[in-house]
Amino acid sequence: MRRKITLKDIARELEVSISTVSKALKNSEEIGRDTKEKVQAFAKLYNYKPNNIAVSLKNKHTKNIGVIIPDIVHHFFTTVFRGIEKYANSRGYNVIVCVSDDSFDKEVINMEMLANGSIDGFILSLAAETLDKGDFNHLKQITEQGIPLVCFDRTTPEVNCDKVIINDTKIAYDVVKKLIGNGRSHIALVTNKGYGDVSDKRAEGYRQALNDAGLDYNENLVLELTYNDIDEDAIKKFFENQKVDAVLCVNEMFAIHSMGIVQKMGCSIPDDISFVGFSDGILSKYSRPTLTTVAQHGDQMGQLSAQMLIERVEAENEEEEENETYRTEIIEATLIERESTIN
Amino acid sequence: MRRKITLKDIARELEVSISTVSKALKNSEEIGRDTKEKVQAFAKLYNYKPNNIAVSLKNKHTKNIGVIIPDIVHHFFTTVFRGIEKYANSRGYNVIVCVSDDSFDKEVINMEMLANGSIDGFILSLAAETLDKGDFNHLKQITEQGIPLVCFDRTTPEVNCDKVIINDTKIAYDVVKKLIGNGRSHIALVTNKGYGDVSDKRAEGYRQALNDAGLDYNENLVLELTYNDIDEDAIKKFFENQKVDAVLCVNEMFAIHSMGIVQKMGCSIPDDISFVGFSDGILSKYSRPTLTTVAQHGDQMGQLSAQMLIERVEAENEEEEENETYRTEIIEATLIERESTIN
DNA sequence: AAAAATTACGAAAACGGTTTCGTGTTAATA
DNA sequence: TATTAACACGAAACCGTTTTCGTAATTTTT
Repeated sequence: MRRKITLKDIARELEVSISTVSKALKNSEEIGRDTKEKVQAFAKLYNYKPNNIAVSLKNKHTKNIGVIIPDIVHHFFTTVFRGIEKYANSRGYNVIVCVSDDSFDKEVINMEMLANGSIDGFILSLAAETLDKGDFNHLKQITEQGIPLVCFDRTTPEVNCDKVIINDTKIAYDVVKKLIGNGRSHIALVTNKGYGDVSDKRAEGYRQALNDAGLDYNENLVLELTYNDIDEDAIKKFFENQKVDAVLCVNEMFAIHSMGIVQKMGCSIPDDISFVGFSDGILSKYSRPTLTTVAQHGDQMGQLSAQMLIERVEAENEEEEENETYRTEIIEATLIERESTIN
Repeated sequence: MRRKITLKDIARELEVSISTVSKALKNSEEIGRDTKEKVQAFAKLYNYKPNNIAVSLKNKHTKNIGVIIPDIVHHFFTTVFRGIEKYANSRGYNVIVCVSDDSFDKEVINMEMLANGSIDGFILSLAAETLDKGDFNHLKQITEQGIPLVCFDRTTPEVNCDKVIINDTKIAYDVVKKLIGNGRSHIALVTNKGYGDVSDKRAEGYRQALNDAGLDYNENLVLELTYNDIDEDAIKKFFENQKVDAVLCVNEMFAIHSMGIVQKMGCSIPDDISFVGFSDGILSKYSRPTLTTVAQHGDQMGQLSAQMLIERVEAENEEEEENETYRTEIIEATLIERESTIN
C-alpha cells in the first residue's frame, strides 16, 4: 500500500525546502526554471495531489456544501439535488447530503454536525416537523455564525436568508382559473394536513381563483390528507359525498391515489372529473390517464440554489463587508397538460 | 457575526494553555477538578465545538464517506443511498455524493476529487460507460492507496474489494421457472443493450430456466433497449412479430413501456401476456395493472454497504495489518407479485 | 528532613499545506 | 568599483486540533 505523497516527501527527496516545492507546484515566479521543472516532474511522477483537508484548514474553506432535505426517495427533492450537485461540481464543490426525514431533531443534529467546519454553506428544505413547530433557532444560529444559507421550496419568512421558491400561489390560481375556463365549477382541493407554507400558498391560489370567478369557497370541497399515510377511505367518502368535476391536488401522490379511487367508483377522467397535480414526477407520465401536473423545475431550482450559495460563499472569502440583503428568487412553475384534463 | 470560538480563544480568556483546555474538555484525569469545571463551563457557555477539519487533519480520518452513483433521480439508487445515509449517520459519518451520470470520465474525476483526503472510503456503483469500457484503473489506484472501497450492484470481478450484490441469476431463474409453471412457454426477455454484469446475470438466469425446462433459447425472443432512450417502435415491432405470453424485463422502465404498448395493441395483461420487472420502484405499485417485480431491497443493500465500509475503515485505523480478504455479500432478491402475472 | 511519588499543568511537535518575509548570490547600474 | 536591484530560495508562522513529554509544586513515603 503506497501511502499518499506529501510536500515534505518531495522536499526531502529533492533536497529543497517545503516552501520551494509548494511554490514550484503553483508555478510561482519566485522559483527558478530548473527547480520548477524538477519539482513538477517529480510530483507528476509520483502523482502528487494536495491534501484537501490541509488546504481547507489553511484556507478556511472546504469546497463542500451541505444539503439537508426531508427525503431523498422523492422525485422532487431528487431532481433538486441533481441540480445542486451538477452546478456545485462544475464549480469544484462537493456536496454532503443529510436527510432530515422530516424530523426537527434530525435537522438540528445534521446541521450541527456539518456546521463545525465541514462545509462552507447550507442548502436546505425545511422538515415538516420544523415547519409545524415553528422553531427556527438552529437556522438563525447558522446565519449568525456567518455561514451562508439558501432555503428552497419549504422555507419560512422567519429566517433571513436567500431563498428559492416557486410561485405557488399564482400557478395554483392559474390552474384553477383554467379549470373554470374549461367549464368546471365544482373544484376540489386535496391538500396536506397541517403543514404550512407551500401547501398553504397553493390553497391560497385556489381560493383566490374561485373568488375571482365568483364561485364560493366551500370547505367541504377541501380534503386534507397525510402524505406518508394516505387514507383511502377518506378519499372515497369525500368523492361520494361531494359533487366534484375537477380536482387540484397539492402533490402527485394525492392525485394518483384520488384518480385511482374515483376511477373505481366508475368516474371517467377527464370527462367526469379533471385532475391536476403538483410536482411533475415519474408517476404523472405513466399513470392512466396521464396526469396534468405543475412542473416545479427542480433541476433549475437546485442549480439556482447552488449558484446563489456559492456566490455568497465566495463573496465572503473575498470582501470583508457582508452583503446583508437577501434575495428570494422565484422559479416560474409551468403546467404540463396531459390526459387528465380537457384542454 | 460571531465567529466560531477556538481552543486558543478559551485558553487566552481563561489564562491557561491550549493543551489544558483540550484535555479539560476531554475530561482528562490529568487536569484538576476546578480547572476542568471552569473550562467546561466556559466552553458550554460559548457553545464551543471542535473544528472538524482540524480534527480530521490531526487524526487522519474525516468521518466522511464518498458515494458515487450513476444517477440520483432513480428509485433504486435513491433507496440504496437512503440506506447508506441512514447507517452512516448512525455511526457518526457523513456522506458526500457524486453522480457519475454513467460517464467514465466523471466517475474518474469524482473519485480523484474525493480521494485526496476528503473521505475515509468509497461506496460506488459503476457507471455504464465504465462497465462498457472495462477500464478499472481508477478503482485499482484507490485500493492500492489503501482507501477502502465497497461496490454495490454494478460491480466487476476485475477489482478486488468488498461487494454487495443481489442474486440476479438465481432470482431471474426462479421468476422464469415460475412463469413456466404458470403455463407460459413463449417467454421474452427485455434487456439492456450492451452493458454488462447485472443485465447479463439476469439474462443468464433466464436462459438457464428455459434450458432446465426443456425450452429452447430463442434469440428472437430477446429485445435489447437503451435505458435513456427507449425505442417504442422497436418494442412494437418486437411484439408484433413474436408470439409472446410472458415477459421478463431487466428493469421497471422497460416493463412499463412494454406493457403500455402491448395494451395498445389490444393484449390483455396478464391473461394474454404476463409481465415481470426488476427493481421494485414507484411505478410498479401504481401502473395499471400493477407490476409484478423483483425487489432489490436497495435500503438493505445500502445499509450493508455502509456497514462493510465503515468496519473496514475503522479496522484500518486500529490495526496495522490489513485484512486482504474481501467479502461479497449477496442480498436475496424477492419477487413481489402483483396484477401483471397470474399466480 | 530528605527522597520519592503524585498532581496539575504547559511547551512543543505533529497533521499537510500556504504565505509572508528575510537573505545570500548574482546581475545591472552609477 | 561600489551600490543597487533582481533573482531564487529557505525559515517560520499559521490554520485548530491532539498528544507526548517535561517539570514545577505539592504530597507522600522513608
